[in-house]
Amino acid sequence: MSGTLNKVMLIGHLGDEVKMHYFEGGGCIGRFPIATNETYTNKQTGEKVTNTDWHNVVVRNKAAEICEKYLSKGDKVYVEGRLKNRQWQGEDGNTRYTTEVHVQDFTFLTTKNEGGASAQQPSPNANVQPSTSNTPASPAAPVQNVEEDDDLPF
Amino acid sequence: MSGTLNKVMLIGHLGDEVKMHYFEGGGCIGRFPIATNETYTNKQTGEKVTNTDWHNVVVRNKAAEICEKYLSKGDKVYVEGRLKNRQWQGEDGNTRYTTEVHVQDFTFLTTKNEGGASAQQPSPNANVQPSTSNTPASPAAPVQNVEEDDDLPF
Amino acid sequence: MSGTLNKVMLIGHLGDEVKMHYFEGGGCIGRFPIATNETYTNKQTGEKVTNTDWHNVVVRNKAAEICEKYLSKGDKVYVEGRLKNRQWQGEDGNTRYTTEVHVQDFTFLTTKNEGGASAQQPSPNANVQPSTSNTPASPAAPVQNVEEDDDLPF
Amino acid sequence: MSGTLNKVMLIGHLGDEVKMHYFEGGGCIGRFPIATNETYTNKQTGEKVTNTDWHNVVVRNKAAEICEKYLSKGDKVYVEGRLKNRQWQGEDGNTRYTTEVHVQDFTFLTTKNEGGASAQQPSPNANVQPSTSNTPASPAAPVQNVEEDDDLPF
DNA sequence: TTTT
DNA sequence: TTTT
Repeated sequence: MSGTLNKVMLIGHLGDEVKMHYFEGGGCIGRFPIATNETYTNKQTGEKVTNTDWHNVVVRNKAAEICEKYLSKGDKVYVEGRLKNRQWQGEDGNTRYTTEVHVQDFTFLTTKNEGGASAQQPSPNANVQPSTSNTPASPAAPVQNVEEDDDLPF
Repeated sequence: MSGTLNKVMLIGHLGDEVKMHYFEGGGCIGRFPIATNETYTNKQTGEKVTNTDWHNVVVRNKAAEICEKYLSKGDKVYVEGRLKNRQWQGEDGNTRYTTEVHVQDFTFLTTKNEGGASAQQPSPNANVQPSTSNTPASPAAPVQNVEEDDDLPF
Repeated sequence: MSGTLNKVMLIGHLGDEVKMHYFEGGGCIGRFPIATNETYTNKQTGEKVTNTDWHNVVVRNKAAEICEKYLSKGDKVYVEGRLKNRQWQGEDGNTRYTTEVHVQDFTFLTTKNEGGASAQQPSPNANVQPSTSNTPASPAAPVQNVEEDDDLPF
Repeated sequence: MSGTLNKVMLIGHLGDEVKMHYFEGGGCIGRFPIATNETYTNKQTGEKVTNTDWHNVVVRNKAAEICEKYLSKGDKVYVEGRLKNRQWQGEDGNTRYTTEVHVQDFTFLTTKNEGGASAQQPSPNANVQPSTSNTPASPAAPVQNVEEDDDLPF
């Protein structure tokens, strides 16, 4: 049960390539950083300040594969998902915490001039028709709004 | 194709009961109005103004049934979806346009004291595990975040 | 008072130029349509369907001027605001209703190759520092996230 | 600069009281944790899993004071803001990172039976009329949607 | 037509 | 550390 809401929406640029991890069961996960900027003028000094925030984005399964295929460093994306706290053991034995954005939906905002003939096939929109995200169709397209279709236990 | 985003998020009160319509194919649709308020002080006159906006909310299939079961006039909900323009013929033969919010996700914010013994069974969260929304499970629970699982052609 | 939420977020393309209206008091309003697309595959026929929704976007005052200056037909924008129902009298004397998106925040997603030397001056981000939106500064820049700073009584 | 978006929206319960910190300049900051829940059924085992995510919420100045006054442990709130990474030195000398949600807007979702006679005075809605957030008015009311009006350099 |  |  719940009655709660946990939603993040980002538009930003990839700070690095999508790093994939594959699991035995067939699942996979992709990770990449997104930068967002905020600019304001310091009231005291009058100088303009630009601040960059980095977000750890996590995508799974089919969505991860699509991201890996169509996104690279510097690209602009819209990403929607939920905040998740992950804890891990530091080398010093202490517990560390990382906040990640687990993607539920995304849209590419950079138009890539795909070398191949791939770009003509539009994408399924998983929000509208989640069931199609289980079909083998159109992994080759510059897909948007593809929602995660599986839920690995991690 | 896309690269676009169409998202609405509302927290408000139902102005009326959920009206259901059932289709031959087995699908159904529920409609209800949600009111949101905005209050501000008129700068010229200094008087406080309250403004109410009414939103035509549309839910489908399983989600519609859950809404009908657990929501009634006056209840508070969080609703997330997309804006959709529907055109219809007025009695005078002119085309009219209505903007609707087609629900993709929702959460009840009013705790209903359910008369029966129904409320103990927690709900599937369709955002996390959309596939479960096809199971027969737990239509009896005060469900939240149930996403539409079907897409009727209207 | 309230406890309600009324939020719309759109990424889409302008279907027309920004139309400005100026008021005696010095205020102004800009209007433009934004198109969002949804693509899905009809389950029965297997054919791909693309649906376009048009949204009536309304911006005020400084934000309107910035939009007029930097946006034109075909440009892509992110727009955030609230849904507002406006009623007006049709030529037949009947009351008509229009739903508008009243902008509170926006970001340009198309990079315009501005003819002039204007683009180097970053924009105030009204969310972060609303007070700066009252300064005369930088109307010449490809501004983003500029929030409305005035509230005309209509 | 920008063309980016950094937005978080949460509905959840406070896990603790609002902790205030006051600065010499007259500014202040409030911090509190919000819990959001996600429930899903593990596909392999069929067991229902509930997951809680904790979010570090940060509010400033007038908004902080209002939160402190009207929110307490267990209360439900809607909170909207931006993700911010803060780094700090651990006791071991290593740099640690914390992700915070810096609030821009909020709405109380728990109705508090205020002991006193304070609750009749409606709140300014800073989204609609940010300028009023600089007035001395109505800190005593169960205020919602109050946006930050100052920007301390930290 | 809701709510505070 | 919250809530149902």
